[in-house]
Amino acid sequence: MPAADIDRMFQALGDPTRRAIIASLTLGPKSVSRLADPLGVTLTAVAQHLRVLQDTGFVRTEKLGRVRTCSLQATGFRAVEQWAAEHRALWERRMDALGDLLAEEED
Amino acid sequence: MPAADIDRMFQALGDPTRRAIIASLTLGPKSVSRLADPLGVTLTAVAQHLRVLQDTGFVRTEKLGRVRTCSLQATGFRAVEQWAAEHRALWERRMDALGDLLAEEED
DNA sequence: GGGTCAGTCAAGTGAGCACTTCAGTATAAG
DNA sequence: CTTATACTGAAGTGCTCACTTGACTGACCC
Repeated sequence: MPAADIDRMFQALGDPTRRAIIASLTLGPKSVSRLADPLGVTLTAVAQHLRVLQDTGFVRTEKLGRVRTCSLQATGFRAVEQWAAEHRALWERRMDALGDLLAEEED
Repeated sequence: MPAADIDRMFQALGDPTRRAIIASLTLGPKSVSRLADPLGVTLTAVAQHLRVLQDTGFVRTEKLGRVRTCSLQATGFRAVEQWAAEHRALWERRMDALGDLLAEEED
């Protein structure tokens, strides 16, 4: 996973409206209009956010007739989870190493 | 964990320079100057980033004499990991439900 | 066909933010 | 005491980005 991609993922999650879209989609797939309705923003704005969320692997969309249906995608969440887990692991390893060091000093 | 806090966390991680600071700190604690050196930005810029990373629970800093030493903190990473895991779980539950639904239709 | 509905495209605007410079403070070194 | 170091604070700048408006396309309904 290239660093630039992870950048874009976190940047995508940094926006409140986009996080609201994700939250809304956890309740089930929705059309663009039904996403925009409770958000208090334009249809266009939601469409722009959806593009970002789609490019970063959080959302999948499919157009049938004139309505585009949006749903969540696991890819993005897995990547974020993995990134955080890796960094937490690094941190814990460092903490362990520090513990060992202190233990040695006590000898 | 309030939604506004998570917003700020993801926003914090969205910036390439801040992610570089985190990456640098995984190798061990560093002073502000030693962080700024390879990043190609001003000491002031790094200090500003550190403030953000500290407020969002990714970094811990301590000033001794005239040098401020920075190190990683697990809090932020745990929060991110948890958020992603929760959303992935929600997604998987929905997929399971969908599977059940399809299975029922086959009857 | 006409009319609405769901979404798209292009262009513009405003606010936030990353970053800088410069001046200042406090600690360490000679 | 003088000088260098490590940072801090205030203020300014430029650019990105969220959001809007308005014109448009294509699908469904009567």
